Amino acid sequence: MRIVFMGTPDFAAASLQKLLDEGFAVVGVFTQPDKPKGRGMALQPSPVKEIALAAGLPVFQPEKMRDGAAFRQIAALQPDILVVVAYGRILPDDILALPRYGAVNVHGSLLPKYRGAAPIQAAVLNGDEITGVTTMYLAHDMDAGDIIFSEETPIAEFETSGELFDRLKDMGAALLVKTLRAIEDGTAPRIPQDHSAATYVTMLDKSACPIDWDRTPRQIVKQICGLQPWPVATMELEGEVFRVFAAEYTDHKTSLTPGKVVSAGKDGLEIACANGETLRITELQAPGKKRMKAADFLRGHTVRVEG
RNA sequence: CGCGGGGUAGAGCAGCUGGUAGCUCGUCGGGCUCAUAACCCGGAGGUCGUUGGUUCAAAUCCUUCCCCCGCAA
Repeated sequence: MRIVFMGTPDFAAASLQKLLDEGFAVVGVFTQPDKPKGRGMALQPSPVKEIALAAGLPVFQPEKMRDGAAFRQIAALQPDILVVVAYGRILPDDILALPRYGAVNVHGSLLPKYRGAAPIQAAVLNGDEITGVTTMYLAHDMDAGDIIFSEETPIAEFETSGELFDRLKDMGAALLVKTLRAIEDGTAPRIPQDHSAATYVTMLDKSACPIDWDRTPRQIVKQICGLQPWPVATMELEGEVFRVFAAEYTDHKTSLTPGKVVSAGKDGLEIACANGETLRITELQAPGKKRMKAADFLRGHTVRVEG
């Protein structure tokens, strides 16, 4: 089975690597054009491109998918199937219809829940206890195709999006292998989604970062975990914006207004939340500094306690 | 050369309008106490990221390079 792989970030790279490890015939790789990133704004190849190059595979990075050139490139590779994982481009219907088996996709949620760009973060941010990965056929509408397989996994109370990402990318890669084998065998199911149950999530941005202390400790913990490794929850302290990386629950009650500092010490920074409950910040990052334990930060700074 | 912040005792910071370094925590020793992560006294510990320069004198001013962090994605 000749496979053309399309993907861009780490999540996709894991699947590509897995296909190569399992001996699948990947005949071409499409990924987004290199973009300037990091300090110095140097051009950076995508994780998928790095793996493709290391494996000696032909790499294609078209700017547009609808001008006919991409179609011809794909057609020339004579794929039996397209494997698309977080490519970051919408594929036109003629490309989807090109290969004999069509196009399959790995998605980081239990579809039809969380269609869209940031399903893994959405599961954490919403405080879900279960999420998973789904493989499906690509259809015209985004993430709306027929489901092939899905697999569930629980989300730990303090698990970050980054940690969940790492687990799901491996689960997704394994499920992809299972999916491709089933398609080859002709045993792959094709289960239409319940479109009425679909929910959509958009890409994250920094507007989600500031912590609203008028929410419950658990909601805030989920925000802190869900926004890692990017864009990271923030709080204001002494007039500066701090990034918040970790927090723990307390059994304390306070009469202070949400957002006030209840205590500051070697256990961390205790902040008042909704309903008189408190949350203890245990790891943060000051502007220009690196991430550190709240207790370390407090050694060199005096934070005014209101309680 | 995309923009900006930072590299000072084990940790976190101050000092940076030049005169061989200070604070908090930790650590070691002693004391107080029924006791303590509390308190008191005392000690150890730093070539102030690196190179060259200015100066009578530099952590403090200029210069080279290295590393860290944020913006931008």
